[in-house]
Amino acid sequence: MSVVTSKYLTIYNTLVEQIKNGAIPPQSLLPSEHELTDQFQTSRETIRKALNLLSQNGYIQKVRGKGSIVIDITKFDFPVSGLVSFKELADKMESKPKTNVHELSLIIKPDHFIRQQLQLTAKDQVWKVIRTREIGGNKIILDKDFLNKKYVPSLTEEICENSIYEYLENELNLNISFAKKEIVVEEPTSEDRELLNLEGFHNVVVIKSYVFLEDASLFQYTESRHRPDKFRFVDFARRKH
Amino acid sequence: MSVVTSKYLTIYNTLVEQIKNGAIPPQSLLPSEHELTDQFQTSRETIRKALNLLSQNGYIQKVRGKGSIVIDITKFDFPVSGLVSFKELADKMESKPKTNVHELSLIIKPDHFIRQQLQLTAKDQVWKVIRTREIGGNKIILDKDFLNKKYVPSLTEEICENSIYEYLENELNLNISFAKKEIVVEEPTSEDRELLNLEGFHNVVVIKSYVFLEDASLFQYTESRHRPDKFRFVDFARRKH
DNA sequence: AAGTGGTCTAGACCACGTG
DNA sequence: ACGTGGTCTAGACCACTTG
Repeated sequence: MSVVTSKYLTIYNTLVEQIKNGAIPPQSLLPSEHELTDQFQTSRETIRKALNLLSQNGYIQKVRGKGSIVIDITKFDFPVSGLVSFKELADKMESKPKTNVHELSLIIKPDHFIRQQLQLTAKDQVWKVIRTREIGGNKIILDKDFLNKKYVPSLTEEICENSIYEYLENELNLNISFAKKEIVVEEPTSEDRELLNLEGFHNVVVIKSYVFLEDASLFQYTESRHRPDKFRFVDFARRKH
Repeated sequence: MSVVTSKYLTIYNTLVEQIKNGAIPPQSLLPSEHELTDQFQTSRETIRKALNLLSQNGYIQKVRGKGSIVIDITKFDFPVSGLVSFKELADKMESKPKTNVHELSLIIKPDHFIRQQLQLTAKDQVWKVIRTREIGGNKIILDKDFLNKKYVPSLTEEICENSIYEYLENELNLNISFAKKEIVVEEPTSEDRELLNLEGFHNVVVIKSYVFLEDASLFQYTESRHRPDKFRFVDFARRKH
């Protein structure tokens, strides 16, 4: 946890700030890479690292022979990319979020589905956590988590009521590095109907996540089942050429 | 359109091939950057460009002080990232896809919603295209496209029946460079009920896309409205640290 | 201590767009 | 012809992991 950061990241953050506050207006060109090299007293490759980050995150569009065009982000009220999280939802609705733990158990013999999803060996045991997320008195998300016990020796109801991730990262020093997600729409199960306030909705949006640790080992499978009216996903896709 | 490609891309493609066919097995370490520098007779920065691409596309996980771990992709039958396209859907169902053009019109005075979505000036005109996509006799996708006429002088029903994108790229030399997408679930409109075979489904998945050209100008807004059972989206998210 | 990836440099040549 | 971004090089030092 150091405060120091790399040179290209500080340049990136500086430019993001200037784009966000309008100092560099939309549709205009950024200074050329050569000029930025002078401005920031650094090498061109370092500038290019910063600009590539800007491009990947949707702030600029690089055009060969022309320059880097600032994309008009003001027209988009939504975040750059990703699932709109439970916390953001709660903030927007100005309501205190609440988490209910319905089940916390250690599965000694996981069934075929879970064994397959988590790529388990015969003797691996699995934590099963079932929680609902509540906003404004409505249970709108059902989270079903399955965690390989190999990486998580113990788990309590209190941890589940707060944030499992914080516990993993701060207490166990497990670092989540990436996840693969699949989004589909399904019919509600009887479990969905029982635990969620579906209020007449006939579908749920299901986000299936496979979560990996820093060493690329798969340790968690999660199904996050959302009431469809509270679901929103944002994607930013650069075209492959 | 040259066949030549950059050195780091050929290295990337070589490594992807070796990972896919198992020559470099999952969970194993890639040769170190130094070794790869020798193998491919190039500089380390070039190797690193190739490895960064592998990392971004979910093939490896780089760990400082340790090496690059090959991620087990065989366990995922789904593509690396993105919306599962109409064409892929049709292929999977072994069915001929069909496109029906329901409306093709030039809007002289766009309404407020479209003016806002496309950031139009007072005199901009807009092409409106409404199409359905049909697989196995079922109309499962309703596409509503709005294109700024400034960039697309003419448009015919025949073009819309095939691919508008191919027309734009091959005939008009317009290059689509990136898109921002938003995914939400909505109640079907009367238009959805009329044009799609909803078969009792009570929701539609709506993908709202803002499509930009190479020079970062916004030229198209599209709503792609899917029957929920035929919708699937895959995301690969590297964790920001 | 040795090996790994992360950052950074100061050059070089090339491909592309504009005047 | 000139300026732009795209690629590539041969070094250097640092931070981290492992023996």
